Amino acid sequence: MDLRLPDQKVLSHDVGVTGLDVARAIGPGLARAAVAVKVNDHQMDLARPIEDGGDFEVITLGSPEGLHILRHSTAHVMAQAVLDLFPGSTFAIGPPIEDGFYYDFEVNEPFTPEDLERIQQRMTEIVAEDQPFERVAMSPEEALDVFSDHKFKVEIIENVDPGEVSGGDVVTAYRNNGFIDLCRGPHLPSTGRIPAFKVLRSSGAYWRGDQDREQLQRIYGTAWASKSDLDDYLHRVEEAEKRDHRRLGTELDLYSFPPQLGSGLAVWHPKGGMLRKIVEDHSRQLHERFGFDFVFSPHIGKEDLWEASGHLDFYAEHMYPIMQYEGDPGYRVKPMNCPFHVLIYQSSQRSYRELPMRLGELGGVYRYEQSGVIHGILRARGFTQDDSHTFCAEDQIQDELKLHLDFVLTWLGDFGFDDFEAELSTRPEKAILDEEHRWDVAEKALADALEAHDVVYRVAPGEGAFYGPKIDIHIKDAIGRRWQCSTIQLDVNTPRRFGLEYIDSTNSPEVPYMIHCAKAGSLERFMGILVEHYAGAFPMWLAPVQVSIIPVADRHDEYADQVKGRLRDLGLRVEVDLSTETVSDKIRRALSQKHPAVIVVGDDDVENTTVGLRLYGEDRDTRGVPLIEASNRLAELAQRPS
RNA sequence: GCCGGAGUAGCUCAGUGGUAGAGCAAUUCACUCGUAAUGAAUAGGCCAGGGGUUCGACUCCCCUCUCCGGCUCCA
Repeated sequence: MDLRLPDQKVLSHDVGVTGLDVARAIGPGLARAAVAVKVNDHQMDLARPIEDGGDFEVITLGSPEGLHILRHSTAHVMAQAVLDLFPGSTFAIGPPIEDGFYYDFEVNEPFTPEDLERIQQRMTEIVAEDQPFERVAMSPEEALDVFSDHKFKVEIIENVDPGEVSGGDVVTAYRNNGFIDLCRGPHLPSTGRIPAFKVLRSSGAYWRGDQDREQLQRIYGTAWASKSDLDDYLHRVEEAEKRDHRRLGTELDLYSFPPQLGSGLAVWHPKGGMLRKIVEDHSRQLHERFGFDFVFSPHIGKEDLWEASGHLDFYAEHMYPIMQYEGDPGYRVKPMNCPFHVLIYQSSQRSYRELPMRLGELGGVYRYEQSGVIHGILRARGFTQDDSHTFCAEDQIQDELKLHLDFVLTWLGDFGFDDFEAELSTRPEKAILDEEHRWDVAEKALADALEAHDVVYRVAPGEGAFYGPKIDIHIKDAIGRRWQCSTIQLDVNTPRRFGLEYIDSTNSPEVPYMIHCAKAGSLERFMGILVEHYAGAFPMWLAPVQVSIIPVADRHDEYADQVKGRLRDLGLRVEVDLSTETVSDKIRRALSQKHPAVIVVGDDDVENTTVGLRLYGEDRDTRGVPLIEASNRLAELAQRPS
């Protein structure tokens, strides 16, 4: 039997394909199975038969699909190790995920760090034993018998959809040595084909993701096609952790979280404050350009307002408690700005001629987030939304949504975010049913806007807000966690709820549509991700300090001050390092603060009115640059993107 | 909120029951220096907070707070 690769090159036993591999690959009902073929002496690949013929498709172990198989197999080995080491424990599910896999277990005691080392050790032994993975097909009844001691497996089998299983109502499992686990496969031919893996960490996780059900112990691990790939991955993670916005916030002196303030509450230091001012200025400038009006609203509002808005019904536990004097209606700190903007709309009778009415505000809001979810400034209890609410007529929705999406894309582009994920979330089950027509209009309009801007998006069915469908944009942080930032929500409910109306061209009242839009989302979250995105080395227009000037000796201080004056006149943010350290040391400090430009001035420069100029990322300076040329060049580099 | 881990100087971290340590940062002095750490000295601590065990607790136990990693949640 030969194995033929897609390029028709014939592989046979004499290049390392074993009889077992071939049998496993072509056995009846094994179309999904992978087999290993040795393509050359150095590379072990996977192949699987193309169903209707004798040809084989090669899956490189390092390819996405190969890694998926590898990690799935490693997850089985992990479960095997845990069941070996912790008798009486049982296991739930263990899928591959991005960069690794996890497996959930129910055990008597949560895993300790020492337990994880033992598990790693036991897995290493199982890999060394090179146990073959054997595919087993059985009926659901047989499966219930085989897995009778494992309640989560029983639950899975009982809920299995026969149509999902190849070959009809058959449950498949994979067995190696005495260990057997439900699995659709495919798997590696044997445990010995796992080149490199590592047990990473454990944590709690709810069975089926439901916090009312059992809390299991999840162990995360990773597996790679080679030891060096594993090392590279671990190195990447280590490097990414250095970009953590909490760490850089301290190192660059941007913000802090004083314990005296309370969890989830930050203070912004002068450098962070400058960054924030720049971001806010840019926000205001773009709002103005896109035709938004600025409004302002207070941080608190009467209890009644939050009852009218529906927030107290649905989200009271996320709102700070009532503040109340005796005989007083009581006030709440705002968790969002919408009701205030609605009140502005309501402040007078509106005509269709006033629409669309776009109201924007950088509104500080406070939400009592659960203690376990707070994460630096990415998930805080006090934050600022670059919020806006647009009121418009039905026939204006299309144009308005396109404008809002254009705004969002411009905003993201200006900050260098081109790697984001867009989602269109459609009506949830709890959607108000008598608004059927408005939901239809709204969902189509959002999709049309995305398509008009050629934005690739994913539909998230049922993920919309209770008041309307939405577009969300997620951006990844340094270690790949996704955070929701921009959002455009088409509200089909609130205007009716508040009795909003306008007089249309036929002199009859009509209910407007309302578009909620946040371009950054939370400014704090956005800036946190911005810090991670640039690893603190901001482009010049964003850098709190754009230029640091280093006099070689203190006799150059006066000239340094002249240079500073000239740069400041051009609008640049400049610092002179007057410390008595060596030039090298001052350079090091400027670079570790990631200042975009460093200017060194010494005797030659004083004499010739020049500077030494070094931009962040360059190894050396350019000496003797005429001051005028250097300052003009820096001013140009500091230009805003749009 | 749940599961686990952690909290020692501004920062990064040593310190396993017997007088609280280092490096960096800070301050002072000397050095006046041309591209990633000049030298010396000084100062800096309710060892997160509270309770307990003990002759004695940073260390062991309990509670609370905060942070970290996940889970759940995010109008």
